Amino acid sequence: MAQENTRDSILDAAEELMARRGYANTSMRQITGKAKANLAAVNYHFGSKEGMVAAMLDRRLEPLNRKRMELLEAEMEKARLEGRRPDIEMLLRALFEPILRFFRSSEGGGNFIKIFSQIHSDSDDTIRKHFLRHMIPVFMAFFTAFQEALPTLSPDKLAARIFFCIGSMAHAANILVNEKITTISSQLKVPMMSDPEGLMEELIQFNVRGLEIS
Amino acid sequence: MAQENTRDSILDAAEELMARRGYANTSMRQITGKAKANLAAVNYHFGSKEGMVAAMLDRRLEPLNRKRMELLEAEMEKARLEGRRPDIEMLLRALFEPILRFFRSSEGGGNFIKIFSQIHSDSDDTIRKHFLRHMIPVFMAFFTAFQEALPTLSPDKLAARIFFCIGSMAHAANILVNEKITTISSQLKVPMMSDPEGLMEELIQFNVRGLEIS
DNA sequence: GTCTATAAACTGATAGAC
DNA sequence: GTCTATCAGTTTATAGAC
Repeated sequence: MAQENTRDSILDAAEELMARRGYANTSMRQITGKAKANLAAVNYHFGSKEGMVAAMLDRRLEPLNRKRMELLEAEMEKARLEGRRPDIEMLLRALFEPILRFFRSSEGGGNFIKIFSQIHSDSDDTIRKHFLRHMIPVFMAFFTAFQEALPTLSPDKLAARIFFCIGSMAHAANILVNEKITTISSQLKVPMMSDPEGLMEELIQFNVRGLEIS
Repeated sequence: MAQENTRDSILDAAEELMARRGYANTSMRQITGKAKANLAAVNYHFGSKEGMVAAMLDRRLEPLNRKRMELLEAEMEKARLEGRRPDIEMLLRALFEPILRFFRSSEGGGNFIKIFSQIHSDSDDTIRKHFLRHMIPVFMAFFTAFQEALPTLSPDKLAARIFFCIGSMAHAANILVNEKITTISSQLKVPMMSDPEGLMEELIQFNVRGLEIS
């Protein structure tokens, strides 16, 4: 986070504040205050608060989804060459494992994960609109791949199961990051898996079992 | 919704507006305007906006969680009498099926489901605080029951899997209700299961497969 | 219990100097 | 590209009449 330009400082501050308070509850004054930037800088760099949020999401979602599509296409190509169906576990890894990168990265990755885990079912049109623009083509590509992996499963049941997978992932990510940021889940007197890699493995195997069987 | 007192009109209006816009984005003026009540009525009846939200959640979560606990205790008692472990599928039914009641009820149940599906990972402390007060004892009771059903599974893995179940449920509920309220998920060119009962059955079987196996 | 009026503070956005 | 000052509108909450 050290030695940044104003633009990136603003996006980092927005990410951190919105991770905790949400979009509507975070004001431009709070953001520019934390970023040590001038209030007018947001409008200068991004045009509006909404433009700032769009830039904040683009910065994270573009590389995330590019990696997902790379891994998806690699498995589809491998399956084609080997004359087999795409493997469900490999498809789930392509969809979920690129998220781990944000847990490892020091600079603000955890803040984005918090936003990411909520945005899948956010009530705010402003923020969900930009998220869906990134996600719809990715979802469609994965849906097609899962159809090839499970050709006898009806499309509506398959779609439902993929939504179950996404929901389980989003909730797991939220729990994992809440553990770091707030003390909420510490109210639960239950042992938590706190290493992202172990939780990811458990998540993938859980969803492999849930998905298969027509 | 017809012939209500001011108090209930306000809660209904709050539920409908917050389902779409979230807590921070819904003002007391919008709520009292829709409820055809005076602005000051919120403070008179509930003390504050936060008090109103607490009342809104209590009204739905108390009967929901009471039904869940009833079903849970029925299965635990039945298992005890029959000298067997509690059945995973029955535990999931106890946790999830009472939610269906809100889809069937005409008056505003769908609005609550939208709020309910997001509150599990809401960024707003105000609303999540009141939700957790209802949920923590319920979660603990179900965690204990699942431990009896899966005694060889380590507690941290079990907790993770239960969170996966909850996440899949919350996301499925959100998708189902979004389908009704907005046109967002219609952007996905994918067939959707639109009957709550069929989706619930698919959800339960998905999570039974995911949970079992130590 | 319901109303009006208003307090006190906050919001996103912009004009214009430097 | 950064700054101050300000606009115009919003917010929750309350005092006090009826």
